[in-house]
Amino acid sequence: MKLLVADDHTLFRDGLATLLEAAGLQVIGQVGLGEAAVTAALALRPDVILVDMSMPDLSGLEALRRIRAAWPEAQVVVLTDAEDDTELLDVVDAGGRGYLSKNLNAEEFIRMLHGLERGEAAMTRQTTGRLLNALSHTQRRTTGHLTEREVELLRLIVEGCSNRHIAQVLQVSENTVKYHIKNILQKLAVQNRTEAATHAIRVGLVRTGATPG
Amino acid sequence: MKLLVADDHTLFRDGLATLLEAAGLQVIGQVGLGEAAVTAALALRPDVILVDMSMPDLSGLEALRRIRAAWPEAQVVVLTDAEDDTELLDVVDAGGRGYLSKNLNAEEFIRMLHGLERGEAAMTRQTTGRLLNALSHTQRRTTGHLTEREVELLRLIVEGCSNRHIAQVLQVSENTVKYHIKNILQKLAVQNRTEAATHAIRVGLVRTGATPG
DNA sequence: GAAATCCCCACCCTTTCGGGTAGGGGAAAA
DNA sequence: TTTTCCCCTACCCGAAAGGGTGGGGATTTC
Repeated sequence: MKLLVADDHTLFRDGLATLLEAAGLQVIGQVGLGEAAVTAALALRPDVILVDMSMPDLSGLEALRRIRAAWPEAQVVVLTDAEDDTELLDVVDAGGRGYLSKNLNAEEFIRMLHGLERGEAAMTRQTTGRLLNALSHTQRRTTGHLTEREVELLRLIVEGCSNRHIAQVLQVSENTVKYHIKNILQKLAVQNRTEAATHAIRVGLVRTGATPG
Repeated sequence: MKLLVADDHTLFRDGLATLLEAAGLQVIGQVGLGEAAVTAALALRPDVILVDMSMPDLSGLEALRRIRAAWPEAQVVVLTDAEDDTELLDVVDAGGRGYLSKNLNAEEFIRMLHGLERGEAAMTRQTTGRLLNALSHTQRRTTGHLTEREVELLRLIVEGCSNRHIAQVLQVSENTVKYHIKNILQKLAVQNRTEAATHAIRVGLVRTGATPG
């Protein structure tokens, strides 16, 4: 099993590599930056890529996304200092094969990695539990599940329209507007319309519009 | 003095050209579209470029912008059917040297154009008055005038933070947050925080952050 | 010293949002 | 034919936002 290790802390990286080699796993590359991780992953095509969540240039999450964008079969496991449900969801959404705390003990860690060969997720049962939880009631942030009508509303929200104005534009009651917005906020798992708007722009749910003046 | 005339109405254009020639001004080019105006301006390098505000493909304003982007010293005068304060501000922001109504009488018009050679603005005193007015209380929409603190607030607004949360983060009272936001909305000439947020992203006032999944 | 500018805070008020509950109606899928 | 999903609506409520006035304090500039 050939591994690539990406972590900005040299000491941790070396230690991890030594540990992996001792366990009979082959570390074919080590990098300290996110960009380098992407490059190395695509060049070396390791069986498993271990990326640290926090790297100076690119988050592990972003590295994961870029690697999978160019190589969808890549098996990427994200390592994190402190587990975070939002991060976890992001990693899962991005197609990560695992999300492991750095506090994990060595044997369990190695066992997780071997499990990957059998299609298992590199994730503790505790983490999985939290994932299920998060999945169940912050149902899918990404995009998708918005209906056409909701996207239509979202565009107007991005424009900074008030509920009343939206109601006029769409020729419905203000109550209906509120109804839709409630659903939008829930689906996008955001707190308010402003967050919905910026989220929509960030993920490209709406085009940023031509207001370059 | 060499002039370029850009207007989509042939009759008006011809009439204007005749009038200018009769006054001893040299019309070295006539075009009927905004794109053509830009091209001709850059090719012919006239002393003054007269552009109609409303043209089918490109507004006179947009033509002005493109011409000055490629040739910053260009002297562009915008002709308009009905004067509009917002338009006026836009023209001034874009570096226009004048903003004239088509209702102006010929002598005054010619006098304005000659004034350009002495560095005068091609604008009636009435229009100038309205400009001062507009400048004073819709102070600069573009971006700039936000203070550091305000930009800091704006970033948090973009993140979707509530006033209370912003107050906590910045260690100030919620009243202070409102105070700043009020100023931000005024300076950006937007109606609410959501519009401020999307505007900020559009004009690059804040980085969109790394959540491009 | 006076004038600007910026940051901070308070009180008050109205409007807007967000969210909950509780429906009706239509269209498509099971 | 139920069920499901989407869209629409109403009413109510508390919280948040927006905006106005008024003021204090600090710094810089003229």
